[in-house]
Amino acid sequence: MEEQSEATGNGINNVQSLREVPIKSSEHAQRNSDEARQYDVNQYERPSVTVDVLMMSLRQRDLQILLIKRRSWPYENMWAIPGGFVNINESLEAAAKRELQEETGVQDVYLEQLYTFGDPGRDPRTRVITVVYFALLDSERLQLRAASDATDVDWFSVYELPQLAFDHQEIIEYALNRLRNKLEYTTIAFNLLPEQFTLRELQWVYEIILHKKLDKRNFRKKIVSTNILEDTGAKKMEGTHRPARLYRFNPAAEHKL
Amino acid sequence: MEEQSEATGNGINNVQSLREVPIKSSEHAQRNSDEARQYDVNQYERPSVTVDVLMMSLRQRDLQILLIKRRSWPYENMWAIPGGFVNINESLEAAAKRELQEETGVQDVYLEQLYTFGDPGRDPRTRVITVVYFALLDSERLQLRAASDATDVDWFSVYELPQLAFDHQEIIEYALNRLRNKLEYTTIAFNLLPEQFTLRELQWVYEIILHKKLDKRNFRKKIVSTNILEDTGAKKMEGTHRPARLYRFNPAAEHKL
DNA sequence: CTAATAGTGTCTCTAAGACATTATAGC
DNA sequence: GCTATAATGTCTTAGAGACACTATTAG
Repeated sequence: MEEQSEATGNGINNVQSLREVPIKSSEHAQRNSDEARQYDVNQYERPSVTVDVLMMSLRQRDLQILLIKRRSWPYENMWAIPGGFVNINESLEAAAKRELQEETGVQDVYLEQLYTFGDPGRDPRTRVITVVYFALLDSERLQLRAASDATDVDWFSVYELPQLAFDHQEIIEYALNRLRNKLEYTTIAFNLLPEQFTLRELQWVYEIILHKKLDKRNFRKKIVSTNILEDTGAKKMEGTHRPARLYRFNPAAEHKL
Repeated sequence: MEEQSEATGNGINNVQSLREVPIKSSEHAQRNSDEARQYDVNQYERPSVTVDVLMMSLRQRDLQILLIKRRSWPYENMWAIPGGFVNINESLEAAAKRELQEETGVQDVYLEQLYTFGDPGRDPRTRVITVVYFALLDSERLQLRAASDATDVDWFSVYELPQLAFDHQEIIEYALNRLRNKLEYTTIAFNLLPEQFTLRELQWVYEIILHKKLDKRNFRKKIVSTNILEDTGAKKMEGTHRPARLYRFNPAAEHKL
């Protein structure tokens, strides 16, 4: 919808690499259209392409994202969305999965392409076009490797972000919008919960992301009416009160909210 | 160990470092992780980046798109979505507008980034990542330069497409989905109509894109209730029947459907 | 006066939202 | 029996969809 500018940034390449860009003769033939002729690839510099991955999870009853601290110019000491170059034989999604694996060690999580940010000048070093993905991680699996001792990688509440490098603030806002919209008409929320969960926990997901309180009875009525939940029969006992039923998401009932 | 290299080294930083890798010796020393070595930008080929623009318009009471005929390998003689390389100092949106201008001569039309397609192998010549935009053109303005004598540029119904090059079939399906969805909750449809139009014409836009008949009374009731239309006072007389009121879109009333 | 399309209102059904009480556990 | 949270139903209102007749023009 709206055009945003680019983002990611992480660093990128240097001038040197630009000069070194190899030219494949096969590309010679490349033309995507008549116009392509005008832009013979051999005489053009190529932008760098990176994939950034916004990893989101519910932690401490808050919507948090993983950021890394930059250690050098530009935006030294500011926080940034993790990302890296796309390998020449790697799909964009594969690059995103690689990032995810490197940062969190998790696999098989929800991953969606968000938007491509490519304004010239978003990175002062060189032209970088970034394809941004976002991932939804359930906090339970994440716990496993929660304790990173790295001081330059950390989780932040989307509601209390530090100063961000490049146009990463804008990217996060864009992602939050996407997430909020999809929450309303898809079953995306379940990706933030472990396999079994209570209705209260599900409601928290919605409340935290939409950033507003929801009515308990209306919420449950709506969710139950869709038949996307399966009662596991188990209950979650915690605290000094009535235990809550544990449910499981039933993807078979691919019902749209 | 592993933990450390993943969380710290690889992850982020090194990703970052990748981007920065080259040149600053200080950084070099700082991050010398395995990954950094692997992704030293200097030894990596860069993908080509193109912007393709799917130009859509209502013509002959049909939803049509502009395609160009390829004249050489690969996909010789097949039809493709127009596109071209992104100039090194040009934003993605600017590149899309340039394409649009080159192909149709129109400016100031609705333009939206659709998705980025980048699977290796989608183009047999080299790695090409394409950022796809779609544009909505109102047929009236388009008439002006409707008569292109180029035999390799033509409009096609999205419902009767020729054989398409690359993954362009998939791209068109993706765009059609996006358009259909947005039709329901935005005022995007007005971009396909000239400044003044009748309610029947507006209904055609919906019917053609959604590919189904709508109820006349319900449709009008809904549109009118949003207050996004302004009666121009003028009427459109054509044929031997009661003339229809001409309306104009009132963007001030940014009402969501 | 005929042909062709514009324009209009009611009823039903479903979904969203407001709202308060009882149930069950630990201690 | 006290505290804390789980679980549950009704009413009102708004919007979606089904549905048929009158109005206005050219010829």
